[in-house]
Amino acid sequence: MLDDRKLDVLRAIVEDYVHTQEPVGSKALVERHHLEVSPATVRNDMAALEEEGFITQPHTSAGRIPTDKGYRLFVDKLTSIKPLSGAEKRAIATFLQGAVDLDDVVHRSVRLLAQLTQQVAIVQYPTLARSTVRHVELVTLSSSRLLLVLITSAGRVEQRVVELPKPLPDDVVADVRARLNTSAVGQRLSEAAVRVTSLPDQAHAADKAAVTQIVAVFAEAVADDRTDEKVAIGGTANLTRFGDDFDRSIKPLLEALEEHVVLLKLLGEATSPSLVTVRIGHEVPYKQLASTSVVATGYGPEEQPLATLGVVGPTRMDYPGSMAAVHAVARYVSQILSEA
Amino acid sequence: MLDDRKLDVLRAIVEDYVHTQEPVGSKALVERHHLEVSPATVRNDMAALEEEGFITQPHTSAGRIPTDKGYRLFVDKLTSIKPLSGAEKRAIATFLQGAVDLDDVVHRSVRLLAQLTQQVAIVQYPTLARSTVRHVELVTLSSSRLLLVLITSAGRVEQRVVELPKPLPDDVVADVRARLNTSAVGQRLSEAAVRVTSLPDQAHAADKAAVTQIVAVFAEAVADDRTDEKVAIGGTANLTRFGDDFDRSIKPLLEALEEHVVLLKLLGEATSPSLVTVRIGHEVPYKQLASTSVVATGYGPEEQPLATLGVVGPTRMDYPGSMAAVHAVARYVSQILSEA
DNA sequence: GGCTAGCACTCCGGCGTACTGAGTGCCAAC
DNA sequence: GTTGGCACTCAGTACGCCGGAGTGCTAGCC
Repeated sequence: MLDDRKLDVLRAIVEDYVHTQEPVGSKALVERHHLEVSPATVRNDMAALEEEGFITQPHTSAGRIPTDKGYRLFVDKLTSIKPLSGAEKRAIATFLQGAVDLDDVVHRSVRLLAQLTQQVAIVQYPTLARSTVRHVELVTLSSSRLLLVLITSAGRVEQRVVELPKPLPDDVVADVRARLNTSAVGQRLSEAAVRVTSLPDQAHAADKAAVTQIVAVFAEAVADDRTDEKVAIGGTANLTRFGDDFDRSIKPLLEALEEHVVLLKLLGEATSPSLVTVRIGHEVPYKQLASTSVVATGYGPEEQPLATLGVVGPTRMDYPGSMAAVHAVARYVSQILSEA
Repeated sequence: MLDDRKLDVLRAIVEDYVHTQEPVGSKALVERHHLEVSPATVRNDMAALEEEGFITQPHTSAGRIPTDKGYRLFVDKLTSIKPLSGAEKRAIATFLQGAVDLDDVVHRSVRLLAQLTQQVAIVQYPTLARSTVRHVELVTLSSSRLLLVLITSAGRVEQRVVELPKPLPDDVVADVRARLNTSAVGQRLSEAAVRVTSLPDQAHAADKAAVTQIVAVFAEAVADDRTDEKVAIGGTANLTRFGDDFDRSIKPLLEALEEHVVLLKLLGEATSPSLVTVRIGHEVPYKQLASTSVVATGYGPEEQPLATLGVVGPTRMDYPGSMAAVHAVARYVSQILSEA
């Protein structure tokens, strides 16, 4: 049904269309790719491919363009992640090397990804749920207010103000700090939240209310869903390259970029960094984004990825290139975070 | 030369044009605004206004649109910051109330501003240069690596990894931490950097190199220019409302939004929160943004603003409304930060 | 049976022409 | 200084007319 040549034709159509952004005809096809057959033959193959729903024509007497189904086949069967050049790899490494803290890593990654793919890049901050506690700090702001600072293994810093029911002497604060760290450091955040619940009981009766309050704020900071919605975006200027069709492709995407929740849904569950997920057109969970594709993967430890990063662009995108870039950046980011 | 009626005409033209986004003609003008004269008279006035360079016609036999100079006169003389409604004020207050930390305050502000003005909003993070040190923390990562955490008065948290030349015992770390805080807390960051330089001399000879390293990292964190370039952006989706003329108005702005340095230059020096700065078209320091205006102001203490926030949009924007929103948000943010 | 050559057909897109209507500038009158 | 009248200008739109790219189909060829 779909012999090798037909698949070759499909591959050629996808590649040409991605390159020129214009419907591709049978004649141009045999010229650009050295298919050893005549245009007429290609036309027959095209008819078959169209019959199967892999390509379509915008109007009679125009060339063909791939459908979502066509891209899907292309991505699954007709191409592989093309390895980056040595120069590109080095560029990634040096670009990410100088990062000074987590924020810096994330921002550099998003910039890098946008630049490599010439598309819109999204990087989710490491989720708290999968991080462990590195350190907890209590800073006295005033006699009845403390600042609770939580530093996670991935380098994220969360801070919350604690309003104390009554002032706590400095040595008690120091004691609570020590106990907090003993119970929480090295633990998963969710686990840590459970462990610290016993702290109020260990405190002197007079301080119990205050310690309870501290523990409550700690638990709240850890559980706060909003903090898991943190993402960085870059390369929005690349939207301009999407060219025509402002209302259908650019506008909805620009709106989606404002809604971080939507973005996280686009990126999807964090997969293992070695697996790159591709969602094409209608496979994306928002109908306004039906002409948009997402290439994403997880980063962090192989078995336990911390979060997701990826790019979004028009369905007509360079999948092999994007997949390679996403894959490579995820690998380097994982490495850097594991060192830190 | 420019009598009151001519100014009225100019004001009417600006208001109509901002509203309809279309060149406004003499007839429509007398109808919409109840000018008590005939279209012919208005035409004469228009001719005079055009002579003076306040308005122009896109082509012969079209209505008039304001020039940058026209908007300038409008902003300076023909309008005042229109007070927000009570409902709007309350909305701002409640919207910003729930903020949990500085990041949250900034992100909420930028969203709020974008929503109020229906434009692109920019909020600069409090500059380090004008903040004071609230707390310095040293966290042991491994025997030869420390994490230095700096918390400023405005609630910003900066962290840096310190690679020690040789391991430091815990009690020495605690001692250095205490000394760091004693010297630095409450000081301007620049002043603090100077003060801590004497710390290595106070240390035991054996630890001197390590302490020197810590102090160096501290100084670097404080002086790092990049950290002053931090901004949050919101409402990019509102760009779609700029309508036509994608290449001239949207594209360059989208590119500018990628470059935080450019944005900071757009926002300009932080002014007192009670002064709202307006830059119109060519007054903006980038020629690609010649059809863009910026409305900005400082926030933080009146005499010593911490940073800048504002909106950017097409020269054809609702200046009174934008100015009011920027002003109000700056006031509330200042208030919230002073409480924290 | 698959491939190719030829050919008639379709239809987008660019181009020139004509028309419409909003808006102007100017002049003469009030 | 203001107004009514009028001729003029010109963007925008609609219409018709090609040219060209691309197709589908059929008949012939290997």
